[in-house]
Amino acid sequence: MKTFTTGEIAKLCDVNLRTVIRWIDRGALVGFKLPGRGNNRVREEDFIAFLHEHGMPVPPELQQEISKLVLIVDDELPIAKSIQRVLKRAGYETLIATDGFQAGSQLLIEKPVLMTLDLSMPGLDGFEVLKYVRSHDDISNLRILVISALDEEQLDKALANGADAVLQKPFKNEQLLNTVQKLLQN
Amino acid sequence: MKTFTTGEIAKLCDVNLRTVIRWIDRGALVGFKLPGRGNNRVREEDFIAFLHEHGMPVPPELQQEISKLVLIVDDELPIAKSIQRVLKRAGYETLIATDGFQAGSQLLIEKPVLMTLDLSMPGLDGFEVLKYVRSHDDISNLRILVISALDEEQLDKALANGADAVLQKPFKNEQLLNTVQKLLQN
DNA sequence: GTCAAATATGACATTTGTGACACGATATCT
DNA sequence: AGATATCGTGTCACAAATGTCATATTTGAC
Repeated sequence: MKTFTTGEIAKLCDVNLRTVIRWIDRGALVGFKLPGRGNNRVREEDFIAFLHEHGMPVPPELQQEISKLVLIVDDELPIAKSIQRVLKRAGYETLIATDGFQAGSQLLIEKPVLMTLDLSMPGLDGFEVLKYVRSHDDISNLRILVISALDEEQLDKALANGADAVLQKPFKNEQLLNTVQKLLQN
Repeated sequence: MKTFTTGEIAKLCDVNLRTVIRWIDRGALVGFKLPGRGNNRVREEDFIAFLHEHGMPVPPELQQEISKLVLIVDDELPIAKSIQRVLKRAGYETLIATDGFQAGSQLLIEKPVLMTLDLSMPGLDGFEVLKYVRSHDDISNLRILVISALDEEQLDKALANGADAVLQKPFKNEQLLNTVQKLLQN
């Protein structure tokens, strides 16, 4: 759990240390005290919340770095690997999940920015995954690229259920890369 | 009885090791010394009491699970519901996952204390789930009760792979409840 | 046993909390 | 408008707490 001292916050906010202490005493900034003389510590999340609440600029070193991690969900490992190759070559970090359990857990642990999702996996209803992701706030900003050999009707249904893009198998590497890049350029 | 070294506490409090030793010397934090050179150890309860006493945040990994949440993983909804009925009647909170994705995500979001796991689910290798849970520190204290209609050999393999208990189908409600209670009584 | 990693210790450097006071901005009153 | 209070912030000095570093010793893993 990362914490900040008053001095660090003072520097980050370009303000006097004395002032930071007053913020904490006044309750504007949430912190806690060490046992000794009562030196203050502020948890990172509380500090960031404070910055946002007051419309203050967030120092770049505190912005959580935007990962380029892509989670590839496909039960056919060869296909997953081929997707991985294309994306890796383009500079993306990648991760493969070959079953639903892996997909679900990796999604929450690794927090990828994009997931490629095979619609027809054994024991896993892709539409349920879409619904699930879209209804959970903490991951709902995940981009989802549905990849499937199913007909257009199913792909349209995927789009209607929250997929950000679809790609029909078979596809060219170039198509894949283009789609991914388009999805990630906000 | 779990104890902490000064280094561990230093990390948990985001403070210097030297400072932790001073807290102990000063008596602010209750600890005891090993015979050798007097290396310090702090009992978990003393540490938590210390944190509370000084209004310091308690790291999430130390908050004792007060929840009695049980995650029921089974693709056959009727079976899952029947398990749910038994456990609910006994006062447990319950949650059902009918596919691997749900299981994986619920596991990390809801942090149940116990999971009942059907070994033979389509598209999900139960042994992989066991391995996965046991190799991830943040959830490795999860109790896993494997429920399956497979033969004893498979059940033994499950135990060897990290299951805390197994139950062969069909089973009586009483057996289920006994096993769950035994797993959760410490 | 052997060896790497963690820990205690002292001396010293740095940071922090506190009180008192000054300064500027804003609001309030006459 | 002008005078005056009020509030937030900056400055300074000092004492106390915390951090740093090097080194010897202990733990713990293999």
